[in-house]
Order: sequence, then structure tokens, then C-alpha cells
Amino acid sequence: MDGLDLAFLNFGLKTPNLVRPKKEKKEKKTKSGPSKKGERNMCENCKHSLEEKYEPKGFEEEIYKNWEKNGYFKPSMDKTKEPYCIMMPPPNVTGKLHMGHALDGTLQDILIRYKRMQGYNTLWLPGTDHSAISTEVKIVDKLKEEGVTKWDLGREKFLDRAWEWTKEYGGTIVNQQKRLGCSADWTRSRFTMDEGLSKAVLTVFKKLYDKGLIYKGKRMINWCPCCNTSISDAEVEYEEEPTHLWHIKYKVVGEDRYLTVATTRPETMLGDTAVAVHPDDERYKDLVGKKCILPIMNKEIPIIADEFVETEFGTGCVKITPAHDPNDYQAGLNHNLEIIEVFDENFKMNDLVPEYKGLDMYTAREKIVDKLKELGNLVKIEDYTHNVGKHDRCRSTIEPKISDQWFVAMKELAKPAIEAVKKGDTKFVPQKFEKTYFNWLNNIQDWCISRQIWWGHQIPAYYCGECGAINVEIGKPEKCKKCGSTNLTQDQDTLDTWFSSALWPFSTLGWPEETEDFKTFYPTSTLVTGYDIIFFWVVRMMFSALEQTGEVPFKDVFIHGIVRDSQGRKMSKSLGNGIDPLEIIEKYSADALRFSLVSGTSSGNDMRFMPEKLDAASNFANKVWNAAKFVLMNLEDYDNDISNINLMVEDKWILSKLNTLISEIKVNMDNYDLGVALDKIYTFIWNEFCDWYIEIVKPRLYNKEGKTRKTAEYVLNKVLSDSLKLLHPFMPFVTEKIYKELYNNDESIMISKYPEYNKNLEFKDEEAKVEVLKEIITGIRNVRATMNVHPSKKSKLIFVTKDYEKVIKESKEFLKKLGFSDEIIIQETKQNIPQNAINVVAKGLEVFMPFEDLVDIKEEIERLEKEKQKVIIEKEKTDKMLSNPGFIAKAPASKVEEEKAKQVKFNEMIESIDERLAKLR
RNA sequence: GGGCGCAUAGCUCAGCUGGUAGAGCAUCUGCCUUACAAGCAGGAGGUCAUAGGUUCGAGCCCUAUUGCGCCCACCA
Repeated sequence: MDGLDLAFLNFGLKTPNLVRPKKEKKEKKTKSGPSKKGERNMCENCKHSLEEKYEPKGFEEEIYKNWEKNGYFKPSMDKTKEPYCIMMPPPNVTGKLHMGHALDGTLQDILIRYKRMQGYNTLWLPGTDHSAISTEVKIVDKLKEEGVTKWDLGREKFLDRAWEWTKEYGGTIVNQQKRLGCSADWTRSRFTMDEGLSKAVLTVFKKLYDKGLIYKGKRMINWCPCCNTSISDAEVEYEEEPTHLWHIKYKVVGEDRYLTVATTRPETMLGDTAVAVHPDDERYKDLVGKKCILPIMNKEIPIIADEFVETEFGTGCVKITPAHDPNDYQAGLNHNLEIIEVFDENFKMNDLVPEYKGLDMYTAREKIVDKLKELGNLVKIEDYTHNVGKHDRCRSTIEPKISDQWFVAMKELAKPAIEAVKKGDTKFVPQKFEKTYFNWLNNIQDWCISRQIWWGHQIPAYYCGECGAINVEIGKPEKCKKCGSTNLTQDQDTLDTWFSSALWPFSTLGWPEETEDFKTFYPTSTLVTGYDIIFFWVVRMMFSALEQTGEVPFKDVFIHGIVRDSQGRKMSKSLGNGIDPLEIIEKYSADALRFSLVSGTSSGNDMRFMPEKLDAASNFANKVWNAAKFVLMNLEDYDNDISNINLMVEDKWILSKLNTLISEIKVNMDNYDLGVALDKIYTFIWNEFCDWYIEIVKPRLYNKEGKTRKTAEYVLNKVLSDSLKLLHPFMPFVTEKIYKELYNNDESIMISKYPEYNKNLEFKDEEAKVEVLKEIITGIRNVRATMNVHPSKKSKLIFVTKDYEKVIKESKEFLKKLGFSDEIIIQETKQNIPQNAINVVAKGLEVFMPFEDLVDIKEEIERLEKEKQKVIIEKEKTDKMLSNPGFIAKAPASKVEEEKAKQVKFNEMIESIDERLAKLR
């Protein structure tokens, strides 16, 4: 060694004479009995306990339990370390893990494991959401099976049932997340309905109410007739549906004229209080201010003018039903129209017309259309497709309804949320989603937060039975603030689930108390979530956090797409195309699933779930497994004495490559380019370490007397260890399993130190030299393959070189092995090269393989000509660049140098090929 | 109506601040070489949707066009 600091080769081993950690011998066998494949097969020579094949079934769960038992998931709470915190988006408490969760969880786990290994004080806080409506619906359905309604049961008993249900199914998804490998701190797990979070919810409600940002009022809201509750705008999804456009004529009062309106909702005409036209519409201008007669009701209603009417659409006349349409409602407000409801609270017709009373909407529609036909008021029926609002939970058609509800006033709250992202306090990855975010916040409407269901946080508003005052308090007040009466009743409604989710980043840390966790981890570091819930959740967390804590809830928002099926369709229950992550884990492994969800993907884009990718993933795991087996098999006399280390050129090459990889991976990981990072690790392990380094080093390992054997062992252990560490965040289980067998003093790879770039491990010269040798070897293999030479047929290798003499001498053994050679000769000139030899050219190096009877001179000339053509094509590109004055003048000097070097190399190569051709001819 | 995105090998997708187009799968040829046939070695396969522009240089930046997708919005 040239006085090189070798400390980097010492793995921070505490004991000079390292003993491989003791294995607990396990007699336990799998239930299915010892299969031929899965049999525990201890290697007698080297005593490692890696089974013959990669069989993840047995060990993933065991490893996970061990991690959890040892408390590795908890933050270190080391004050000297920088905190890093992720809040897990809480899944539905009674839900099951689907592919979206699996992706979300995998990404978060990768980030948290990476940061943890880097020494951050890391907290990944998990939890679940009470999912108000969907849970309530499930329980109502269950009661229905028992023949009971929730009203029969009463609120208190109903809530008991809901809690029971929550407890019964609450553990499922958590256990599934554990199977995936999620290293969240389960001891800090929270639930949106638990005591602390409920307190946070009530606190926020009161604060916003006192500030006037929460108000109660009669507004037109979205009503779900199936769930019997109001819902927010965000919970409505629009779907195209075929329907009809009914044209109905209304007689103008005092004239022999009719106005024809077009409507998709003829049944609501009973509640019409006007007909509207556009103020500039020449056809109807003169009618504005007059009246027409509403058929069936036989009632005079005004003809009004309003800008919102499109002259192009339908007949240009719109019937106005302020009680049942958001537009009409607005028009009604603008023109001071009467609001007449046609439905009762159960969406049956009310008694405006006794004959229709109690009918459902569709029956009423038929009857009314029939009646209009009979009266001669129905002009025509057109086919028409329109957008219908559906409740995202139950897919029922939403009814616009005027109702007394609680709202959050959004305009003021939105401003700081927009500002924070503009200033960069919170960044979106990828950045394009900031546009989506701004777009939503700029057009935001007040948020309807009250729900007419029981499962959730009951609104902390108490109505005075005496004076009617509203008292908003965190706990039930003793008496009315206004009149002192004790006759107080709490509002029966509950809050939108997202109201509590919006507080998740701080409520889970103990807010409003100033807890240690809150002080340490807030604001949190990264939020990981799908673009589909930016509106529901990210936006609401942003403005809630800014309002309540004065800080952004997280610094980065890492957005991912949707996992689709192999045909690119959304996975859904109705299509039955969902893939169960647990089945995948069972069939392959959690590691394989994770790999397949990350490899070859980029953030924010949807991905198709291709089952073939799972094979690639387990093949890779198996490859790592086998490489590890090989390494372990050859580390039998590994010791920790680094004084005898003598790094060979290939050692320096792989160490240098690894070092470069380490620095690149850091950049990729820090930029959330997880797919890129994983693919680089994959390529390094498979195509550099396994395909080259292991093969190169074999002769050294097999020569028991060799002086460089121990060095090879060191490097193998070092490179494999570091590679496993880089891979660990992505494939935690197989890396842990193997790492435990290697030489180190770490209890577990997940708390080991993440590899860092080390300047002492940069060997640019050796790196370049080995790359040239690889080129030569590939050239030799190529020639042999095209000539169909059997591997058993060895040949002499004559190296002609000046620069590489030393390197080739040092590398003789592996060059023989990888170059199918039995003898290596090095010479400076091309003297005495046999006529029937084949040559391979690289920069500064040429190799000749004499084949006595194998070489057909004609064929060889042809081959060389082809070879020359290839080089010429490459050379022409370089020549073209270098002959361009603009390039010389404007391109960076390093780029120009690079091209010049290439030109020299190509010229050399062409020259030797020409020489060779001349000799052969 | 407004906004956003995508188009790269047969398939599914990567491609960071512009500098010789990559992976997995599939395919072709030869290998059971004592870590690995879930493997090894060697190949073939791309006018980076189209047309312009900026630049010494464009898959990448700009403009337009075509095709597909998504989100938002009150067209009854």
C-alpha cells in the first residue's frame, strides 16, 4: 500500500478479533414441513445459515418482530441529531391494505429508513382514521341485517356498536402494514377519535368559531339521500349519465304567447318561482318583467333576466327552482324569489300537490310528465347526456338541498396557505402539483363541515332552550352564556372526517399541549401522499396548520400517482381488478412487492402494476442472496487485521465505483428520485459487483496460499455490506437477513450507519484501467461467440501494450479465467504475432488470440472491416464536433478535451485495425 | 368552458441542471463454467408523435399540430 489510510476498511469494529454473531439455532420448522427447497441447509464449511435458495417466506415476519421487539422504530430522541418526521396518512380504521396503501407505505418506509440510517432522530407516526360516513354506513347495514335501525337503537348504543366494530377490525390494516415492512413507531399510533385528537378537534372548532371563521347558516349544500347527510363539495364526483331534456311550454299572462323551457328535472317544476332568460336575448327581451303561468300549479310566476342563462342552450329559457338547484338558488337570491321545496326530508314529494305526495322522485317525474302531456304543455323530449354529481362513498346521486349547516369560511384561511407554497416554505415534489394546489385554493368555496350522522366528533355547539343562543364550548357549559339557563342541548350533527384529518400533523404530536414530541418534530419533514387527495387533505392540513400553529405542517409534499392494473385501468371493487398486496407478499415477498412498486417509476405519475415486475424483483433478491452465499463461503478466515491489506487494481476499481455510487445515491434520494436510486443500486450489484468483481476475484480466493486473498475477502465484505445498506430502505428484509451473516458489529442493518462518500476511496486511474480490461474481455468473448468457439477451447493471449504492462501482470489470473486463456504473453511491439491470430483493440491496448486451425483469413478480414466501420462511425461524430468552430469556441473546455481524447483513441484503433488488415492481405 | 399531463425498443417504463438513447420483460445464438438455469456469455431491435424555432449541440428548452388521459367548473 502506498501509505493509504486504510481506516475506511475497518468497519468500525469494536473488537479486534471479530467473531461472527452467534446464531440462535432454530429447530422450528414450517407448518408445511421441510420442503426440498426450503430446507434449512447450514453450510458446513463456512457456517453461514443462508439457505440454498432465496425463500423469503420464513424470515420476513421473524425479522420484523425482532425489529419491533428491539424498539428500532422509535425515534432516538437524541437532542444532538436533526429530527426527521413523517406523518402516515391515516387509513380507514376498519379498512384493508390495497395497492395504493402499499405504494404510499413503501415510499414512506424508504425515506424513513434512509434518514434513520443517516443518524437523524426519525419519527414515522402511524395511525388510523374513523372514516365517519363509511364506517357509519357499514354499521347501519349490519344493523339492517339484524332488523334494527339506528333510530331504534339510539345514539348512545349505536356509538357503542361503532366502537366495538372499530376495535374488532381496527388491527387488520396495521398488521398488513407491518407485513409490508413499515418501520413506523407503533407505540405512538393515534386514532382520529381518541381523546387527545378529539380535544384538538374541539379546540380548533371553538377557536375558529370565536374568530368568526366557522358559522352556521342556511345554504344550498350537497345532500346524499342514501347516507342521509350533507357532504362537502370535494366529496362529490361527477359522472356522465344519459337522460332527457324535457321541453315544456308556459303561457305568458295576458298574451297569446308561450315560453318553452328545457329541463332535466321536470318534477321540480312544482317549486318553480320564475322563468329566466338572458337580458340580451332578442327573442324574449320584451317579455322580461311580465309573468307566465306555471302549468299544473296554475300559478303566475315572473319572467326575469339573468346573465347566467346561456342563449345557445336549449330554448334559452330556464325554469327557476331555487330550492333544488345551485344556480337557481343563486338566481333566487339575486332576484328575491320565493323558495319552494317540493321534497320532504326523505326525498319524497311533499304536499304541494296532494296527488303526488309521498312519491319518489322518479315516479313523480313520470306522473308529472304524463300530466304535462295531457295538458298539452309538453313540447318535446330530447335525449341528452349530462353530468350528475355522485357521492364518492356510496355513488348515489347527490341532491342539492337548502339546509341549515355549519361551514368554515375559506377565503381568509386560503390566503396564507397559498402564500406559504409561493414562498417555498412547503415544496411539492414534483413541482407541477403546486399548480393544482393553487388552482383549488384560488377557487375555494366555504367548506360544509356538519354531517347528519352519529359516528364522529359531535359538534360542540349547545343551543339554549330558553333564549335560543348558541354556546360553543369545548365541554358542555353549565348554563347559557346569554341568559344563564341550564336548558342546553348539544347540536346533533358531527364533523366531517376531514376536519379531524386536517389537524393530523400536529394533533398527533399532542397539540394543543406543548409536548416534547411537538416541540421536537413539528413542523414535520415530508408528507407522502397521492395526488388524488391533495384537495381533501393536503390543502386542509395546510390552512389548518398555518391558522393554528402559525407554521406550515410539513416542508416537502412528496406526491405519487395511482397504481393501476396491467391494462391501465383504475383498480376498483366493481371491476374486480384489484390486486391484493397481501397475496403478492405471500406469493413473492414484501421485498419483491416493494421493489416492483418503486423500480422504474417516477414521482407523481400513475403506474401500471405489471406482475412480471415481481419476477424481476425476486430474481434480483435471489441474485443478491447467491452473491452473499458466495461471499460468505469465502470469508472463512476473515480477520479484522487491516495491516496486511494490499489493494489490487480491481479492488480499487470496485471500491471507487462503489464510492461514486454512494455519492450519486445520496443526491437521488435527497431529491426523492427513488426509482432512479434503486435502479442504480440494482445495476451496481448485479452488473458490476456480481458480473465482474466476483468473477475477477475468484482466482485469488481459490489460491489458499495467495498473498492477496485476505484483501479480496475484505473488499468483498466491505462492498457487499455497503451495497446492502444502500439497498436496505428498498428491500429491508433480505438485506437484513444477509447483513446479519456478514462481518460487522451492528445489531441490525436498519440501525447501521449509512455509507458516505469517502475521498480516500476514489481511484480514477485504476477505475479507467479496469474498464479497458473489461472492454478487452468483452471483445474476446464477442469474437469467440461469433466464431462459435467452445468455452473449453483455450487460447493464448498476446497483449501488445506499453501502458498496461504492470496492470496486466497483476491481473494475469483473472484475465486467463475471463478470457478463456491458458497462457498470457505481454509484449511492447507487434513482433512475432502469428498470422492466424485474431485481435481485439482498445485504447492503449491490443490483444491477439492465435487460433491454429480455426481462423478463416477471409472471414477474419470481413470481421475486421465491420469492426473498423463501427469505429469510423463513432469517429465521424467526434470529427464533426471538433471541426465545428462554434463547438470549439462555445462548448465547455472539458467537453472539448473529452472529444479530443476520443478522437485520439479512435485514430489509434483504426490504425491498428488497418495494420492488421494489411498483414492479413 | 378553464387548468394540467402524457406520447421514447414488440410490451411496461426510466432518462437529473441540454453533451454518443437506457432498464425489465419478450426475442435470437451459445453455455448445466464448483454463488446463482430465478443463471452465465454474446447479439438483434429506437428518425425519442408531427412540423417549425432557439443553440456549437435538442428526447430534454420555445411555438404550433395530432392523438390519448386526468382534474376543476352552475350550461338548465
